[in-house]
Amino acid sequence: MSDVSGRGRRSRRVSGDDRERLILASAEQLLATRSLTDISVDDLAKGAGISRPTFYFYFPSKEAVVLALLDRVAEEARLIREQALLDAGTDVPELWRRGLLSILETFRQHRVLMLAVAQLVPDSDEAQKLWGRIIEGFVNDSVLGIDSERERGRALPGVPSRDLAISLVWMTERMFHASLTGQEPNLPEDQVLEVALRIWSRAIYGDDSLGG
Amino acid sequence: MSDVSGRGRRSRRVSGDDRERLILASAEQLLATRSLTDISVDDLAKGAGISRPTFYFYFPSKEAVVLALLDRVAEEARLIREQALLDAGTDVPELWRRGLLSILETFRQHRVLMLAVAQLVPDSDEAQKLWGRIIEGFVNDSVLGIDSERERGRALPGVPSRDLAISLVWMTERMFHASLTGQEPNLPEDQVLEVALRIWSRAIYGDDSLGG
DNA sequence: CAATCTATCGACACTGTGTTGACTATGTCA
DNA sequence: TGACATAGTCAACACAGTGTCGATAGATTG
Repeated sequence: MSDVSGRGRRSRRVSGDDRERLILASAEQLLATRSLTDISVDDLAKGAGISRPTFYFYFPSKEAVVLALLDRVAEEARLIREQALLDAGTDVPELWRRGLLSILETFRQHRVLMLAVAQLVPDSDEAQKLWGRIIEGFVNDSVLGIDSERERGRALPGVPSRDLAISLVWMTERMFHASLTGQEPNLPEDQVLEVALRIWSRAIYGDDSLGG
Repeated sequence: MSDVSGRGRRSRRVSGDDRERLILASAEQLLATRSLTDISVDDLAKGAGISRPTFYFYFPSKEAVVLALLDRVAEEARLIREQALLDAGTDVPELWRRGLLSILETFRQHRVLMLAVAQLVPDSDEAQKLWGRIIEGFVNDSVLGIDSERERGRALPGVPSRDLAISLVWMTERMFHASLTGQEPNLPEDQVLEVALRIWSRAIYGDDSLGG
């Protein structure tokens, strides 16, 4: 994943890195209280105990702050996901379930950040690219899973695995997003994983072998 | 669908309705050249040959203009969709195909509007609601189709039909959106319909009966 | 022909962004 | 030690955009 820590500041010693962390923490706190649009650079600066111009010494915009936050979460999520897949061992249905669950958990734990990112994506090329890279990561994992199941003769052939994976991952992103933000129509938070998994199952295997 | 023509203005006779149409037309034209964020109320006003304060006589914000545009397109799309389903007759696979195709065509024909709406949705409750109502319309149609195929014993039972429909419709929205805006990862525009249809088929029937 | 209503806009108040230039610490090395 | 660079800071400025108020012109109607 890209190194965002250098986004928009000159290299520096220590006390400035602390400031940077303070800004990020302040941003997280503020996002818990209101939407990104309603947070001004001044709010961010005040929250970190500095003036607005000083903020610009550390980040080029509030957007960059959110992207730095997202970068951090994406890396953390990658590790959690890796662990989840290791824990599942060789039980294939469990692999799929844990894969999806780890995505859902990341969404859940960083609900407000996800909301802010969703606000950014349509307006910012950089946000769009970063989000795309994260989605791409899920797609690649899924492609590996599909291909391996096809080789074993368990999964249906027909749709190119990457096309299938792209579709299913976007579906999952939207379903989770709608559930967690309350965007109608949506599925209740406690059912969304089961339904998603069922559709993954049918799309890949043609049946409900991933649980039902 | 809701009557948006009264959004934010006092009732009035004729010449003002023309102005309103001029503003809408101006908005459509401007959206073809740059994103909603880069269009100011002043641009909109100038485009319709009026001053900025006069704009506010007709619409409370540029957001309201986009929503009025969307409302119009949604109604038009509903009719096209209805016709498409009539044309399909009783050929069930053709019904599904034409249903999805009419959505794709609407996206295609109003690409720039869809882009503007996507920008609005995360920031505006009203936009979120209207978009939700449009999606809901597709979901309801799909539920009818799924239930009727289940009654005939052709479609797989198991997942509640509304849950299935919500998931598939959101998937389709995201796939089309990614394709038409170039958001990566995506499927090429000329393949996205076939792949979507294949997944609908597997999710509803467990096989590729909708084409392969 | 006065009263009323639609339509219009100049001018204002406000909020937020991003930049400039000056100032202060702090550490470096000649 | 003292000149020098450099990190860090912010008051003040210049903008761009939003939304509102009050005055006014033209049409309509009783």
